[in-house]
Parts: sequence; C-alpha cells; structure tokens
Amino acid sequence: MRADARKNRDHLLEVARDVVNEQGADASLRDIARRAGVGLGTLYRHFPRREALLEALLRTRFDALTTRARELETSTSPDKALITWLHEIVAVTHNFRGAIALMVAAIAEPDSALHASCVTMKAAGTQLLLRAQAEGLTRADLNGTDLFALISALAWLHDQPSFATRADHLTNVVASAVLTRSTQDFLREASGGPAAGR
Amino acid sequence: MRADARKNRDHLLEVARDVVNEQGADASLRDIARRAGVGLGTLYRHFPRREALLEALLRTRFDALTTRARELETSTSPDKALITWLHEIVAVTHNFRGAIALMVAAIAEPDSALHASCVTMKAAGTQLLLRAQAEGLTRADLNGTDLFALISALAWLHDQPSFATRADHLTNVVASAVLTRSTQDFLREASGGPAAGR
DNA sequence: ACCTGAACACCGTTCAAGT
DNA sequence: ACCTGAACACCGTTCAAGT
Repeated sequence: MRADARKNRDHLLEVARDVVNEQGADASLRDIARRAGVGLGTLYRHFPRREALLEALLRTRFDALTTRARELETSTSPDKALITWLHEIVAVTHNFRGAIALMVAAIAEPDSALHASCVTMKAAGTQLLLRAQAEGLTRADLNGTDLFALISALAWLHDQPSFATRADHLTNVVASAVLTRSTQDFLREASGGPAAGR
Repeated sequence: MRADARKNRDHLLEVARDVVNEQGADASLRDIARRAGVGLGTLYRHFPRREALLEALLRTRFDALTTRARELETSTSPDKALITWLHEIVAVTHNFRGAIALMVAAIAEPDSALHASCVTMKAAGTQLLLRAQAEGLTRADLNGTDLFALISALAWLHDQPSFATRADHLTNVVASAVLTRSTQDFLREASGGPAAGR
C-alpha cells in the first residue's frame, strides 16, 4: 500500500472510532469521511461496506476477549472465570453502541467479515461454561447460545441510556441465575454484600 | 372527521400493522402509504410523525397489559401474578419488532405520545413487584426500573432471529433470578420439570 | 495507485396546488 | 376538509474523471 493511502486508512480508523463512540454503529459515513478530511470515495476504497469499517474496529477487541477466555480457563476457578469473563465481554460495548447487534448478526452470517472472529470468541466462552457445568457449578440447562444470548441482552441494556446505571447490578442478577445455588457465595463477596440498590 | 378521511385513517392503520409486523418499527412510510393506496401527504396528515403512527398501533396493547396487571394483582398469588405478567408483556413484542425500544424511549421522553400509556403500564408492573417483595417472594434488590430493564432485555432477545427459539427458556431463567429461592417451585411446575434444553 | 465528488436510488418530512 | 405528489435535505453506494 502506498504511504499516502496507508495514512488515509489509519486516520479514517481513528476518526471512525471517535464518531462511532459518539453516535453508535449507524453513524453517517459521509460524516466520518468529512471529519477525516478525505473524499467519500476514499472511505469506500478502503472499506467497501460499512461492515468492513466496523469489522476493523471490532476484530481486535473480540480477539482479545478470546485470548482472555483462554487465560481465565487455566488461571481461575471455573465459576469465577465464567462470571468474570461475562462481565468483561459486557463491558466491551461501553464505548461502542450497537457492537453486540453486529456480533449477533456476524455469528449468524457466515459471509460476514466478523464471522470467524465472533465464532471463535463464542467457542472460547462456551468452553468456560462447559468447564463450570462439568463441576456442577452452573445450571445444566444452558448451552453456549444461551450464554451469548444473555450476554447480548445485558450488553443491549448497557446501550440504553435509561438502563445503563442499573446494568451492572442486573448483570449480577443474571449471573446469579447462571450459577447453581451452592456457588453464589463469591458473587455476594464480589458485590460487597446484598446491596439494596433502590 | 369526514367519512372518506376516517376510511383512509383506518385503512392506513390496518396496512401499517401488517407492514410493521413484516419489517419492524423502522419500515418505510412511503411503502405503507403506497400499499394503502393513498398519497404520502395523507399519511402525514393523519400521523404527523412516525411515532404517532406507532403510538396508535401500540397504545391499545400497552393499555391492555395495564388492565391485565391489575387483574392479576387481585386474582392470583403475588409470585405467580408477577411471573405470568412478565411472560405476557414479553410476548406482546412477538409481532412488533422494535416495540420495546419504543417503550423504553417513551418512558424516558415526557413529550412522547406513548409516554402516559407506558408510564401507567410501568406503574402497574411495579405494583406486582412490590406486592411480591412485601411477602419476601422476590429479590429485595430490584426496583420497578430493574423489572422493566429485564423485560426489555428479554423482549429484545425475542426480536433477534438467532435467539428467538431460546427466548422463552431464558425468560424462565431470568424469572428464577427474580424469585427468591423458596418460591421457585411453581416455575419448575410451569415448565414441566428441569428441562435439559440442549 | 489512489483520490475526488457528482450521480443514483433511496429515505423522512414539508408544503403549494388541487378537489 | 381533505388529498396529492413534487421538493428538500439527508442517507448509502457507485463510478467516471482527475492526479
């Protein structure tokens, strides 16, 4: 790639990150090109579809979560590893409104540029669930899809301004539903006792 | 209202209901006017903003849910009333993709045409929660906003094609988190024993 | 090679002109 | 009173013309 093209591409990514943080995944591409000081055609040359731009922004985060899941699998107890990872993946959407809807779509759509990254991440998360289930620490009636559905729903809550302040609390509530009764003690420790939170 | 105007209005609502069921709350208004056989200006004369059209479609459903909550409050045990209502409100979104996002926005926005209807419904639901909490049947660290956040998240799951088949199961999982341990027996009865569901 | 912006087909919304 | 569709300002996406 020519030096000027690389510079344009990198700058577009920087600007896109800011704009998406401000306006969400459906931000205007014209606006991104304008703020980056390049023509709209230049944006399309580097990122032929909106998805290609978002993919470039999200892939590194998703791959990092995959790595993180594998770390937790060997470093931490099965129940704590699962719940910790659940909180971390939900937190990733903090500055990326709409990221989770993209992940859900990418898993279902094999042609998506994000497909491989998301499927790998889902597999890594499912491993954490299976490991905890093998020791009877989590509900037996949940599969990997259920885990990702709950994660997605909680991340969606984070995206809603009127619910954002309660989202962390509700993540704990849902986590308590995933764990079997006997394993819920460390959750109470983690949140500093049963908070009233009214 | 003149007879021809009333006829146009009613027909627009019928067509809008079908189109929104097919395409969701962000369906093209041009498309609705076209399929109703009226000019685009006619649609805007009867429903000056998109929200006014959706409001006409949703208000009756939300008001029915308010009535239903008040019925359950006097007819059914506190825990069963709450969980039954939770399932019913989640089910309302089955043929209205995006209905819950509208409800969330309407509660936060006092100028919304749906505001009164949604706030009343939220109050009715909160009453069911408080009644169950008063008898110690549900977690004490949940408020009415938390209840509606969980409802909204579950309804959002119903809207996602890849999660829709698991949404009812996950509603039961979340319901089990809302109930205190001693009151979870009727949930197991309701779902016919602990289902493996893999 | 790469960049640019006009052009195309859409959208929500408004409004002057008709009946 | 009510209806109509052109007009306006946006959007995503494409592509002929430039450097």
